[in-house]
Amino acid sequence: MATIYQVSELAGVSLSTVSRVLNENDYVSKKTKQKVLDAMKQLGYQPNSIARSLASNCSNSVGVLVSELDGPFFGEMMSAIEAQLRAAGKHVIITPGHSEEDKEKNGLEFLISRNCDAIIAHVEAVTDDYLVELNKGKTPIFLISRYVEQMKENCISLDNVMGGYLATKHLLDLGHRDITYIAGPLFKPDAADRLTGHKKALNEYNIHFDEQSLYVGDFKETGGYNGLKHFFENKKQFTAIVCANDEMASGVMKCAREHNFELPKDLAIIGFDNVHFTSYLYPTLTTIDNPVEQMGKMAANLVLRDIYKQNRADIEHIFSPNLMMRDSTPRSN
Amino acid sequence: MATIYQVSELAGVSLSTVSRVLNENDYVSKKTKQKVLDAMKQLGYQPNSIARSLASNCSNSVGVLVSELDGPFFGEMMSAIEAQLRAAGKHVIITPGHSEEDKEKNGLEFLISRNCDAIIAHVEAVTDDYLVELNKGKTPIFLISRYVEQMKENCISLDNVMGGYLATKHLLDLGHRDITYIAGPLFKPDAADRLTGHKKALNEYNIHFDEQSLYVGDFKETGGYNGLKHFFENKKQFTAIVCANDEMASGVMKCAREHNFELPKDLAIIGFDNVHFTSYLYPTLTTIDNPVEQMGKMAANLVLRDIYKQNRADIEHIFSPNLMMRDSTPRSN
DNA sequence: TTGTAAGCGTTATCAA
DNA sequence: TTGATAACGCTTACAA
Repeated sequence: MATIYQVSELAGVSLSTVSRVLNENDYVSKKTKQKVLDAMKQLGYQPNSIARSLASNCSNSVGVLVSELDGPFFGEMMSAIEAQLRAAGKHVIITPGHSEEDKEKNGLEFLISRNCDAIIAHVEAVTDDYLVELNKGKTPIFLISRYVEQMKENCISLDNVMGGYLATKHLLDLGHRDITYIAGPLFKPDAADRLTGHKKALNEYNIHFDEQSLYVGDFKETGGYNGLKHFFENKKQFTAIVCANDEMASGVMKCAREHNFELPKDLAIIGFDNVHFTSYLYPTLTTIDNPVEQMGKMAANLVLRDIYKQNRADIEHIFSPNLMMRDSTPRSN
Repeated sequence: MATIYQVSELAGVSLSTVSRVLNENDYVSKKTKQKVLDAMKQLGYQPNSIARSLASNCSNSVGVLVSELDGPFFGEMMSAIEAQLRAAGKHVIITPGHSEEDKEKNGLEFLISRNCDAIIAHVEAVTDDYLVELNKGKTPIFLISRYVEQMKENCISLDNVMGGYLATKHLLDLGHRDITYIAGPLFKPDAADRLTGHKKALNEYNIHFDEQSLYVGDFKETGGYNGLKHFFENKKQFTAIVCANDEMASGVMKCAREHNFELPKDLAIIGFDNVHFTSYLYPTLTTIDNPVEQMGKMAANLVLRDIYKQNRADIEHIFSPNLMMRDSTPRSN
């Protein structure tokens, strides 16, 4: 690999001059610049970003921590963040946190030690205090899909309470009164908030929230599958079910079908997130649209503005979910 | 951020000694080691991996290039690679190639300039020659789900021809004779090979391959949706359809349903890849199992063996696909 | 077992 | 507009 030094020799200029053309510094004559460019081309020179990063203390890369590398939700999130950042010439270093405190801390530390200029994190297990503290360090932390009061300027979040509310209200408006709920792991803020919204809607309709109607799942298909099975085993009577995310809703569909339910007729099902595949399920899934892509883009813009000093109009910190009405939620009969 | 220098001062030892304990070099007395460890703790020292990487020319990180950051197939691939590598204390830098030549090259160059010790790439648009050439450079390239003869020792691939063959043969065995095919973009080796397998199966049954029965999709849901629509518009008669991946199969399902098909009765559908969601579709999708997770793990092991000199038993270079029989492919009537 | 000092490939500060 | 030269934080011969 050619270095800046060899380029400078071939071009007959000094190291600094080569560095200048590399950094598009204007104080280089056209002639010299061309000489350097030619030398670079001839040697197939590729700047070593590690060295640049060490010397400049700026890596042009932002760390991204997501819970999982697979799964439709995080896929859309990563993809949106990456696209926006790449368009601005920044790179992304992605690492998974697996929703476990140790692993999240680990991932965050990795990104910091990698000299990321900033971090966009979707963390679920780590405490607010830890984040506030970490954010005081050399690497600014931005949170996506999480709200922490003391660093709210660095947060892009979704009104999950509202989302949970909308989902349940939709079912109530359709005439359903016996509604079960499959939550995500309640230590996760998203999951807890959505459940709060659910209760709020019930409350508005003067319906008592019954612990028997709650099952805590894992945000995966199996969580939904097992949840519905659980309700069946407990001989719960209900006409509608709210799932705290779409994967669980699709697990519910599978289980319902295995119990010879005809869908959507025999059970109204609503999901949450509106991930891509929901419109390909049968019946198409009614769900709450979670604008992850917009949020990812916004988080990237926030970093671009605050860290890279680019002009970005109108940062929006809190997003609102919307009801996506499809076929899985029939009126109660 | 504390540096190794400050640690050395506080511990009253030299830089090299600190470096030694950092690298778990044995030539350090227990006592000194403890002093250093204490100092590190007190200062909250975090090694700067950029600097380490520059000095040692080893980053303990491997670059991963996948076509997309979202989508179930790549999710599973990334996740498997990352998990295996992380278990060995290595980190992963992921970047997308978007199946475009420029972007793939770009991503590859980024990973190289980032001092990755090796690269695991799922590339589709770049030529074999380019890869062979690139692999001669400082960063070894390993290919996943692609076979290049001149660097076959660095390839982990799937027998896609066999996969395509199995899919179509399954339908033929069920009595279907009018079979359409929705391919992926044919410049992608995977897509081309699967189609070859399809033709081979037809040939074995003395069925003429008809260009009218082929639609080239995009490996996304819309590709399947549009493909089926295309066949309908051309008044094609057929009882079964092969899709070159699962996303397209789910698009086909959606389109069929919109045309009032009753599934699986009115149309046999088979997919390819066996991504996670296929067993949550309705009807559950018969498909060809693509062992991406195993392949990802194997690619990681290959890197661990060749680059990090770890003992890894039995590297398997070529994987075989398997038929996953489910409910979407009824017998022809 | 420990320390000294020369890199690693850049950027950045001066001075020219 | 250009060039020396000292960082950046660490590893790694080589010496002690």
